[in-house]
Amino acid sequence: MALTDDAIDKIKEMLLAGELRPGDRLPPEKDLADRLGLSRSSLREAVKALELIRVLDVRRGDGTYVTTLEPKLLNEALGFIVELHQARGVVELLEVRRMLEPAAAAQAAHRMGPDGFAALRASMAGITEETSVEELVEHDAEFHRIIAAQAGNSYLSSLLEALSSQTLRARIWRGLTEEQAVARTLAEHDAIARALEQRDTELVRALVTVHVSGVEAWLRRAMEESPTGDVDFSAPGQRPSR
Amino acid sequence: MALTDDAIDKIKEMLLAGELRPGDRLPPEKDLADRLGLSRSSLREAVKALELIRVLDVRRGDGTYVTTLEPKLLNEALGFIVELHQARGVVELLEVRRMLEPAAAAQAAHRMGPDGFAALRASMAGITEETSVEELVEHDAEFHRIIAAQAGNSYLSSLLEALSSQTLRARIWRGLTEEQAVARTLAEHDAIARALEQRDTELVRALVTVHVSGVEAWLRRAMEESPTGDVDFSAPGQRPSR
DNA sequence: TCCCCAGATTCATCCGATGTATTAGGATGT
DNA sequence: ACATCCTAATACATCGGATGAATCTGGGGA
Repeated sequence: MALTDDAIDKIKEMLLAGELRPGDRLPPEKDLADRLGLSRSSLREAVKALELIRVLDVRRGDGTYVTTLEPKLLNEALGFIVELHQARGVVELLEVRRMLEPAAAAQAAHRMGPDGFAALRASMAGITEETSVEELVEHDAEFHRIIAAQAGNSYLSSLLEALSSQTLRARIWRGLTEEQAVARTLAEHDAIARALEQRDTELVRALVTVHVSGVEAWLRRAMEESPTGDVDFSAPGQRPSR
Repeated sequence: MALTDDAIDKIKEMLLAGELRPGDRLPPEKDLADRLGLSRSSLREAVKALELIRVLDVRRGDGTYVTTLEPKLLNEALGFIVELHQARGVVELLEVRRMLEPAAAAQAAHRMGPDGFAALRASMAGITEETSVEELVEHDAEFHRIIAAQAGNSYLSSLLEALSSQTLRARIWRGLTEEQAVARTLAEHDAIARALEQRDTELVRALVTVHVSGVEAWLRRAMEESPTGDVDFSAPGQRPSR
């Protein structure tokens, strides 16, 4: 294949060369197609592909623009991809997360300000062992999101966000509630928050490592129980009985 | 926008639901377009987008297939995206790398076998201070690739590979040679290899941290020198005179 | 000055035709 | 029986034009 892919490359090169900058508007489909020497149909395929990975932003009736290319956008693109892979390599992905999350938290321990502490505490308010699974999942995501954000590295946040998608979180929490491990997990969150407030970097790193490893261990166990060696991800609403 | 994006979602859902499995062949464009209720043109845009992120593999004259969805493929998709971001957030991306690389190396210290040691030594053979920049770049990439591979986590390897693209490596080495820091860098490689052979996990972790941090520090300095606060990535063949 | 509307611009979607690569299977020759 | 070549069917690649819908722009009216 050539034409459409050439177009993708050319647009990419225009971006790398600075010929197109974030926020810039591309020429109309017709003009750009002529300039790149292909038909509108083919060009549209190229644009669509670049739109999926959040490089271009197409606004109907207006025009096509280069996105800001902010790290946050990488997240969406990445999330989409990772989600498709998660049904296969969950454990490996979690292994990566176990490397990043403690490092991110440790960094947050340095950089975190009063607003960060407040946000963290706020996310924990009202969450108890009786909270519904949906809310637990949301809280958990928010808790880790806040810490990652406080590490002050947007790419890091995006990566961590992508690495543990909502669907995976949901599955895990569902499993945890069945094992009555919610209390322990919430206690761990509390301990992490305290350590952050005391800026005890090493303790933060250790606590987060334990926390994430705990999830990883649970998942490994859950997968071994499943005869196919593969946890069922297609029906997040149910789990094989234990 | 709706139709084409709906198509992307539907295909994605078919994948997540297991309706489509890796290696499967999709119905012909015509049929699938009918089934999803849109025109061939629109469907093709969706397929093209999914092809860019290596989810689908289109073979002209044959058909469209679901890829293996192996981690390695995530790499290509990721590399493409990261490359576009690198002109902006180099430092942040390197920060992430500094978190992952030591952890990966430490894990490799456990899992590495004789073949790994051999490969590592082979990659270092014949590399001296006199080696050309191109070869140095290639050696450097290979050195880190081997270690990452020995960590036994494909997603991790892919991520690390994507995080420091060839163009970035090239720029850094070019800078290093001008600063006569090649010898030190090669010595660090040697030390890392030794520590791995002795399975001294903590030493490995420390050495790699120092190694990667050195690069990061150099890059920070180089960027401060540049008045725009941005290193020139558009012309990898030259650097602003120091 | 403010509001509303028509026209221009731009993307969205579809259709049908033509070109080209690949594959499968039959015809052929040994 | 087997290997080889050729052809037809299949499937993607690309094009150009037509129609529709969303958005923006600028002029006209209150």
